This record gives sequence, structure tokens and C-alpha cells, in this order.
Amino acid sequence: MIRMSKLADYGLVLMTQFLRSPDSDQNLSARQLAVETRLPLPVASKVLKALTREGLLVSHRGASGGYSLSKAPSRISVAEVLEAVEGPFAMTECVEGSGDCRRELVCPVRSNWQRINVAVKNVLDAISLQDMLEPLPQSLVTLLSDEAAGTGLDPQPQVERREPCEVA
Amino acid sequence: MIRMSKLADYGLVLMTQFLRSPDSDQNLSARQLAVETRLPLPVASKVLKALTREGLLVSHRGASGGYSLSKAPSRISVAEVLEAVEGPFAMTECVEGSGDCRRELVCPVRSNWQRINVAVKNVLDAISLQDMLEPLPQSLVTLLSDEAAGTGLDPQPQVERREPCEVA
DNA sequence: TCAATTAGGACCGCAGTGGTACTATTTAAA
DNA sequence: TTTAAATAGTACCACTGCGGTCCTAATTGA
Repeated sequence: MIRMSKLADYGLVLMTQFLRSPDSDQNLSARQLAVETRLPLPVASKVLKALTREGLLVSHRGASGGYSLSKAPSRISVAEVLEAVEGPFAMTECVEGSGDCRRELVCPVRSNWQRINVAVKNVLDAISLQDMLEPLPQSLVTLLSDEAAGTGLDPQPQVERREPCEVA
Repeated sequence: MIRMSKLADYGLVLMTQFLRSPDSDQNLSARQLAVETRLPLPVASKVLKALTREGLLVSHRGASGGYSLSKAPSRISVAEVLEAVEGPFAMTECVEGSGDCRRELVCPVRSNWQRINVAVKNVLDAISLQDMLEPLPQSLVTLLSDEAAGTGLDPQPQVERREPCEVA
């Protein structure tokens, strides 16, 4: 559950290929990238097209064409890549506001899903492509585990609140 | 993308129903819960069974039977509920080690996915059922956005950090 | 011109999600 | 004791959409 799609993952793997040589501005063809990442060419192509459409890659058509990063790898976040391939970040349907959830009016957890959604997205936004190639700084991991556990997330059990269901 | 399944979401909604009255130890039947949550009875039943199988609910069979929480709502985490319905937490396939990913050996991002996976899981583990009924403490949200931005994840200071999304 | 590319679709199999149905078992209450 | 109200378990199914393929332009360096 809370599974990321394969395509989105492929996006990340493809994007990081550009950082594997000293020159991250290099031009790589879909064919090259497919070989390096062990992906079928048509699949790699599809993902690369999406990344280009969303402005994360720049394409060069014609012979000896290919793709290159549109900006510095430290300025491209994991969230950007995932969203480029898969569309906006929404952990639940009601978050993206399709609006056909008949439970919305009585749903006690909806507003908090919005918050959690934003929180997770911010995490992925704080991690750059560059970061993904190195061991993540321990600071992030502990930040999300130890520290989170000690921030008063577990309030007074006596307090029982009524109807916090504010529909955003 | 990174979409949670509906069933898992239903699990949360159902579990929180027990906290909507002063007495969170109450016994609620599948029928009652289905009505209150606007879920079709068979669906609610299916989810309730899963939650019971995983020990989050206690079931009482027979006439005037039903379900009740197995422990204090402040001691049940969101992650527990989601995993009860949907199985172990794995954002990518390689995280749960199916092992048939032909890219594993050359995959530059795999180890970091493991870390991110743990991080997100820890976030959801730090949020209790009780928390889901009240506005989440701002501490959690800022923890995941502002603070994360200042943990040296981004070595180059000239980076224009994308605006963290506003939390309602 | 030619060959190597990307662009942009259409297309499709199929796994898995969401949802249903049916039967067996348990048990409070009449 | 009987009955009705519950859960348990399992089989089943429709359909969405994911992952993947293929084909035909359009572009461009050599």
C-alpha cells in the first residue's frame, strides 16, 4: 500500500543516470539510457517524454539527439520527478478533490489526510536528485523517526473533541 | 501516485468511528459502522475482518455482537491500521524484496528508497488514531517541511527552495 | 539524401482493486 | 429450545489502469 508506480520509479532512475558521470550536462539518448538502466527502450522513451513535457529534461531531436537535464541536479527534487511522470501528489482520492466521495461530509479524517499528504510531499521535495545518489544524511531519517516521536503527537487521552470535521 | 488504496483509507475511517462517542470501548456492529461511514455493508465487513485478524479490533460474534478497539486509541497508529488492511509498507517493489528487479545491481537509488520508505512509515507511525480526529499538531507539519529544509540536504545555498505547500 | 533520433499517439494484456454473494458458525435473547 | 442477529471465511467477478508495445510523423546532424 502507499505504493509508488513503477513508471515514477523509472523516472527517478533515469534522471539519476545523468549524474553518474562528472558532466551532468551531457546529452544522453533514450537508447543509451535504456541500456544503462536495463529498461526496455519503449518504456524508457515513454518516461523520458513525460519528463521532457514537464520541463525536467530538454530534448534534442534528430541524429545524435538525446536528452539532458534542464537544470542543476541539486535543484531537481524527487517530488518533481515523481509528479512529472505520475501527475499531482495525492495519497487519497479526496485529497485531489475529485469530489465524488459520498463520505466527505461525514469523514472525520479528511482534513488530516490533506495535512499528511502535504507533509509527505514536503519530505520528497526536500530531497534532491543529487541527494539520491549519496547516502541520505542521517539528519533526515532521524528527523522523521526519533524527533517525530517526541513532539507531543500523543496528546491527552482525556480530551475528547467533537466534530473536528472541517471540510477544507 | 503514491496513492493509498481505498480499502486502507476505509480502515482508518472505520477505526475512528469508535472515538466519536465518549466511550471508545463501545461495541459497534458492522451494520452500524457501515451506516455511519456511508460504506456498503459488505465492504465495511471485509475491512473489519482484516482489522480483527491483525489484532486491532476485537470481535464479538452472535446476536448483539460487533467490534471494539483492542487497545487505547492513542496507542494505535495510522501505520498500523494501513498495514493491517493492506500488508507491509513498501513504497517500491524492491523495498519489499520481491527480488525480481533486474536493475537492482545497477540501481543507484535503491538504498535511498529504503530510507525514504522507513521515514514515511515512521511519520505514519507517529500519528495515532486519536490524533487523526483533531487538527494535527503544527509541530509535525513544520517538522516535515521547514526543519527538513534546513538539515543540510541541499549543499548548495544558491538553490531556490520550492515553496513548501501551505497547510490548511 | 539518409539514418538516427525524438514526438505523439493508439493499442492491449492482465494483474489487482473494489465490491458482491453465499455458506458456516457463533451467541444473545425471546 | 428456538430464532434471529451477528461475525468468519471464501469464492467470485467487473473493471480500471498500469506497464508495456508498436507505428507513424517530424526533426536534424552527417
